[in-house]
Amino acid sequence: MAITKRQRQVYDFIHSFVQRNGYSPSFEEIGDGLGLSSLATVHKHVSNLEKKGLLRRDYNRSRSIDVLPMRGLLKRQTEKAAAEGRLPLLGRIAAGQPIEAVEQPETISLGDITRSKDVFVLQVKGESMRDEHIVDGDYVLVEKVQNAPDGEIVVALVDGTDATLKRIYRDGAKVRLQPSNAEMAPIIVPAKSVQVQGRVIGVLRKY
Amino acid sequence: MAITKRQRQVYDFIHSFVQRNGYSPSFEEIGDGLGLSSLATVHKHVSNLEKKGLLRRDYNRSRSIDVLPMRGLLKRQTEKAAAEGRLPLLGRIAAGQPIEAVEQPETISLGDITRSKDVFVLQVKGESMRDEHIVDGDYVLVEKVQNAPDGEIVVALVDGTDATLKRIYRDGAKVRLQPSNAEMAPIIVPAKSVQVQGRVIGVLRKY
DNA sequence: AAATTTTAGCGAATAAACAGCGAATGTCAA
DNA sequence: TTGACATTCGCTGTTTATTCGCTAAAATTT
Repeated sequence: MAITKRQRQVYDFIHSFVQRNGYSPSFEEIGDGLGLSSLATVHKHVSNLEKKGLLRRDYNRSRSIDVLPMRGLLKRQTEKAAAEGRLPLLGRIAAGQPIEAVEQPETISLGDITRSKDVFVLQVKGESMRDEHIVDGDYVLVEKVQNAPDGEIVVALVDGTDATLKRIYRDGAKVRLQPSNAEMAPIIVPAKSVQVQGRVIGVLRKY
Repeated sequence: MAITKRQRQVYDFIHSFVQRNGYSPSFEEIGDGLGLSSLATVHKHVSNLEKKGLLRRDYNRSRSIDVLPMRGLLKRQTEKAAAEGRLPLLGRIAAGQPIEAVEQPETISLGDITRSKDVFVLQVKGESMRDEHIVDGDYVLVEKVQNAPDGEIVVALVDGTDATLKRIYRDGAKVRLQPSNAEMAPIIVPAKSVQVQGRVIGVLRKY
């Protein structure tokens, strides 16, 4: 009763679709998401997953898929951790120890970064923070604040229109927005035309 | 007992109407809110939602809809967000829009990266992946796998003792572990003394 | 190694459920 | 008794699911 690679992909897609949208995908949407052109294929996958007890749905009813949790199919570590977005932190790499050896794993989650702060996420476009190792496609976690100390990486709105990610430095009535990219020039504008939207407190990258 | 797209919209509309006004909408108001000109349509939607246990109302009574919480079903992303470490994804930076403006934010969480995979986290020590923008102190999310395709970033155990983070390339009986740092030399060892612990699927950084 | 089963995939035809309309009819409370 | 609402009927599209027949690859069994 194991699950195949492809079946897992289907399961994952449906799961994340429901997360995002709050309703289940149509077979066509599943097909699109997985690069399948035939609904028959999707149908078969869904049926198989149903047979394995990972999904439930009503016959002939659109968007009626319920995603059931993977009982037993997952390894222990992720089971309870994944339920709340926590991941086991197994130690430092290059520490010269086999990974398994770590005793009592700590865990880590986004909550550790956000705490009780008011946080939102933006996806980064462009290379203006390259030297900070924040690159195109990364997600930055931003704490909503109106002011930030000199030198912080902030999301700044210039003239109410352009949101940019820069280090901020104040200099009298002027503000310097400094890209962390040696090839790019700083933006220097009057303090009153800059509005700080938040400060960067974390970075998340998916491969 | 899943819900369709349109039903979700109806449910959401009623929910937010009650939030705003403190009393439930008439069928006509629901219709207006959703661009429906026929009350019959509204009636059908409300009946269906009632059947699914998401609403309750008294027969033939005006404005008598009660919105029931979605037990077991999906809450709206934004509500659910806070509860479990999901963060609102407000868009791409440098997109030229004030941040507040976004209507229906998507959300993001570690779960989006991990899905149903078996994942652990390691903290990175050293600068061997600097050119990949993975630096000292970063946390890497690692999917536990035994093999990874050429060119992937993996956690590799050499001779059962040293865990390192490198790109992997196979070359016959040899394996080349390539640091992403121009100043560092690759490690070339016999394939049998290398054990892949996992592949990197994400990066997390705290400031 | 060969045979078999399971998985994965395609396109097309068919059928069911979903979503919608307008109009006539009924009910409730003030 | 009069507004304001709710109910129900018949009818029309659109969306979505089901199924059939067919390949091909991968995994399992003999």
